Amino acid sequence: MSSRRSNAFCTDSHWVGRSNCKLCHIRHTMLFSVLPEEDLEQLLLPIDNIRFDRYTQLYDEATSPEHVYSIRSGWVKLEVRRSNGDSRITRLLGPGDVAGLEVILGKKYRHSAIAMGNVDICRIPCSVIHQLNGQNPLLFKNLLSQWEKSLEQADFIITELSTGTARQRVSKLLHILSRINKSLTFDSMARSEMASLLGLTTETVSRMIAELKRAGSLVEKDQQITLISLDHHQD
Amino acid sequence: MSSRRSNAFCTDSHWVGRSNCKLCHIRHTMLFSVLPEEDLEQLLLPIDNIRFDRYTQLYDEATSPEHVYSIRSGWVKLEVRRSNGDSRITRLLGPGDVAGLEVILGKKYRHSAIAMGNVDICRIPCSVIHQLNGQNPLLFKNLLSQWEKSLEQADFIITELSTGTARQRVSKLLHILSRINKSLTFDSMARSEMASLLGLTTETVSRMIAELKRAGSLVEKDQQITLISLDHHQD
DNA sequence: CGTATGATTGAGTAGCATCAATAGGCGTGG
DNA sequence: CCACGCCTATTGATGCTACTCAATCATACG
Repeated sequence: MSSRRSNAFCTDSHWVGRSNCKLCHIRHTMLFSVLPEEDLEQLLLPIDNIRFDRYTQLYDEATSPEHVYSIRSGWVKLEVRRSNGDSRITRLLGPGDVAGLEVILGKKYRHSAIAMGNVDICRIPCSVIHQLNGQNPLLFKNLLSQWEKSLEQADFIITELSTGTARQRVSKLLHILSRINKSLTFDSMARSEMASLLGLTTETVSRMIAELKRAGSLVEKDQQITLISLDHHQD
Repeated sequence: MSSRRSNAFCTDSHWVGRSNCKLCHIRHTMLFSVLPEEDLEQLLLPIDNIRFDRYTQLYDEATSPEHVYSIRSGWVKLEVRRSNGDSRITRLLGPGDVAGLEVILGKKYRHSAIAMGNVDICRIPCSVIHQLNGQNPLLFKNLLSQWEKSLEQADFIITELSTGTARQRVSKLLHILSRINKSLTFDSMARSEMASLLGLTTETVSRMIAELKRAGSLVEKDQQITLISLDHHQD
């Protein structure tokens, strides 16, 4: 469960360009969706568009706390290193979510943020948030919603993914991944990542999934999982 | 782990009066600490001061979502009922904390909020928050801080209180209770409440604490726990 | 084709849940 | 004041669950 990087993948980040929010085709779902264009034009500092490859770190606790990261596509995990060395995932962030909110309040990053696949983000300087703060109350409501969304997810991880038998937790996670992806077929997470999210070991997760496969409840092919008949009354 | 009430205690709530924020002796620590007095004077709706006895419910998921609860003294637990019938505590809120933030965003309550001891709160109508919203940017920062505080605690519950052996979790919880109360001696929670917070059974928690008592690491007397030498390398 | 990484499977064990019985604390009513 | 009932905490016995350690398999990549 350590955070060692796979060297079987590129682990790099690329500056794509300065973001042009006006032209962003998913602007209506993003943090700045509520802002009028003229506000976007007079920003003091640039919003950069950056691509991160799988397993690249966006930031960790030691990174200078200057930016929030608005995710355009892909998934990012937030994890916390525990005293005994291994880490636990406390959040999965996807398109429209914002990572690193705590720095807006002048705090340090509380997690390591790591790209789970290829990720496309807009990196927004905190000062931009502060600049726009007073001007636009809707942005604030948007920020509050981001926080609340995170809190909902954290509560869910506590009540559903960290409670009950291994079988229940794994089933629940698979259902959620399916719902998030709006499809019965979705990219699989690494077993170790599931384990870190569920508070189980890699082996236990593997056993549970193998069990579901044998029971005909799911199929896995090309790193993709398809749910077949995971009943909602999984014991 | 059901929510049945003890009948050995009064379980009632008492309206104390309309809150007078100007005279509140702990105003500087509360949600409205940043507001000038003139703002407080022209509120459209009353802020009520209410006292809840132990095990009284402030609200639950079915309660009409109209108020947030700013805690003046005492402790409130937020818990979620799980499908199998028992519940899990996802948050402990104390003086200065605000329960029910989600209703500000127009959502329903996501928890049952229950007084853990006698609790003194100010019940603030959401519309008051909305009314003051645009006027005072500092209030917003205060609200963001409340959300972030909750999120920090949720992350902590995931990484420290829901992970590791029963012994580790119980030790960690006792340390936190000590730190929260700024004293090695503090009011004990019921074993079942600790269990619900830690994702363990009442019996296991009892065994762990009994073990600590026998090891001379803590003393319990009159519902109060005193930590003696709970080393930080408790495994 | 060899190597590295992740997934699977097995065997053995520790830890926690479960079921059950007992003890202690507190309030109530005789 | 004491006895009783209720509730919580404790302790024991037992079995299952998930962890640990270890070996093997599968897959991707050079």
